[in-house]
Amino acid sequence: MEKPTLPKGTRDFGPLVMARRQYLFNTIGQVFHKFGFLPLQTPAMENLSTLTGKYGEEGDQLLFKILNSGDYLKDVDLSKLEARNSRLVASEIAEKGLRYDLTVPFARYVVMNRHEIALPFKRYQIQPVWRADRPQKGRYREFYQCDADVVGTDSLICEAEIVLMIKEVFQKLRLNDFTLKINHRSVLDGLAEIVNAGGKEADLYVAIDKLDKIGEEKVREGLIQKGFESKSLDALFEILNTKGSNEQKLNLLSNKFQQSEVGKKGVSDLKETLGYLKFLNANEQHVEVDIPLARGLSYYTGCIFEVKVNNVQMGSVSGGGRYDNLTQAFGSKEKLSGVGISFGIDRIYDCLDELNLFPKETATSSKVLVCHFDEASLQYGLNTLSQLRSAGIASEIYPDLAKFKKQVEYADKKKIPFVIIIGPEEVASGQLSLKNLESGEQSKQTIQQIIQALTP
RNA sequence: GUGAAUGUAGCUCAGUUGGUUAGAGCACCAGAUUGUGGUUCUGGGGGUCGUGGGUUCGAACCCCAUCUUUCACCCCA
Repeated sequence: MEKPTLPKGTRDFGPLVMARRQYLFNTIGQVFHKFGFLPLQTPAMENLSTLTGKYGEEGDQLLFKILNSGDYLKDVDLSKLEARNSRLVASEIAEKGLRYDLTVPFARYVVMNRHEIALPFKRYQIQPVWRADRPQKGRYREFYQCDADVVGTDSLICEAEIVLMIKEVFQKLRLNDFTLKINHRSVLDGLAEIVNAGGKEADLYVAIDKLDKIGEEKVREGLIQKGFESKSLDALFEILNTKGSNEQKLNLLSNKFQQSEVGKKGVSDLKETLGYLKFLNANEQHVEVDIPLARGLSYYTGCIFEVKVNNVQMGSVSGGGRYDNLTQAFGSKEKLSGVGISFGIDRIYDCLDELNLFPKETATSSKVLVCHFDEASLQYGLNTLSQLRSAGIASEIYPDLAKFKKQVEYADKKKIPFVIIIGPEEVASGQLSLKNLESGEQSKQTIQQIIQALTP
């Protein structure tokens, strides 16, 4: 008999972990709801045609594909099989795949249900996604995303509200040391004009995104290798290395972008977004304009966000941005702009765990265990149990006739704070023994008194 | 996809230059204690040393392959 194992990069979530994960899901879901977002769920699997081509070449390779049912090799072109090129064969034997993120299925949903959706449409979605990546710290093959997106409006109020939601979620989780980085694709495009990127924008963005991680020297090296001129890079790094307040950075950018229409647009969008924060009675605490911030997903076109928890060795815990043409990829004639945010709950979990920030209460189970000594008191206990539950008290009974010691040990292990002890004495008098396992206190009370004592 | 490390009891780990029957702590079970848990004491169960092959008189230890987990790169939450 082989020992069972889990597929690489997947995990079970036991009761303790689940209690904590629920706490995260609930916290995030409540914030989304408060900002007017309503829940949506979509299938774990999508047609492969829905998924491919949306995440760039790299993303396509990370898609989990699902083998067709039945004799899936039967009709495959023999020449393709003989070529032994799995890519050629893949499209013929797999027409479904596991979702890679929640944004693309959302866009698909919007296009399919356009007739009954009131714009702007705000939805949130908390579901697992799958990536055929190689697992490492903070990276799993199955993980949950908590997304909130709004489509059908260009208003930058949405961007400002995303900033507010991020701030509120982390505040509620008592994760106070974080940085919400914000940038704009048009700012990056402006930079590309300055260095004459001409077609190599993607290389440029990927390279400068790593600035704070590997330093200016390495980034320069990388860019020169990609064919950028060393001279043009000086102007670039002068901008990228700007320190100071958000206002100072944005002013410098407007200065540098006097010749760049697209650059100006990026700066004004960022200014407007930050301006809305004031009207919403919020401030720029934790918010940092981060000029090198690029983010990988190729579909972003406007503001982009990323959240980093400070003093923890962990990639970004949240990210998002505005996309202009996602629904166009599904044949929508109308141009629907959208903006969204995604919280990576598995990473947030790891951060909270590392920083010891989970509230203690997330561990509790039943409030009380009914213990007994013989057949008669067990039977009596069942009636007691039913009364406790009618009163809304989470309770359980030890289901076997067992030594009292064993029953209390069970309560102890499950961190059940109270036991009710029922023996012949209690059955006769109706005065049950209630014991507080934490303090050791014990007293005789009627069931009504106990219910009153245990009702919060 | 590229590169590296790791794997011994349920968990954390010892295990000498290759040499008798592979150990400890914690956890688990039982008893001390037949109506009182957490503490203590006593005893007990539990290992194909990741898997498969090879070298050797002899392998947990050396070699090869494979899988797992972890870390870095690429990319990403």
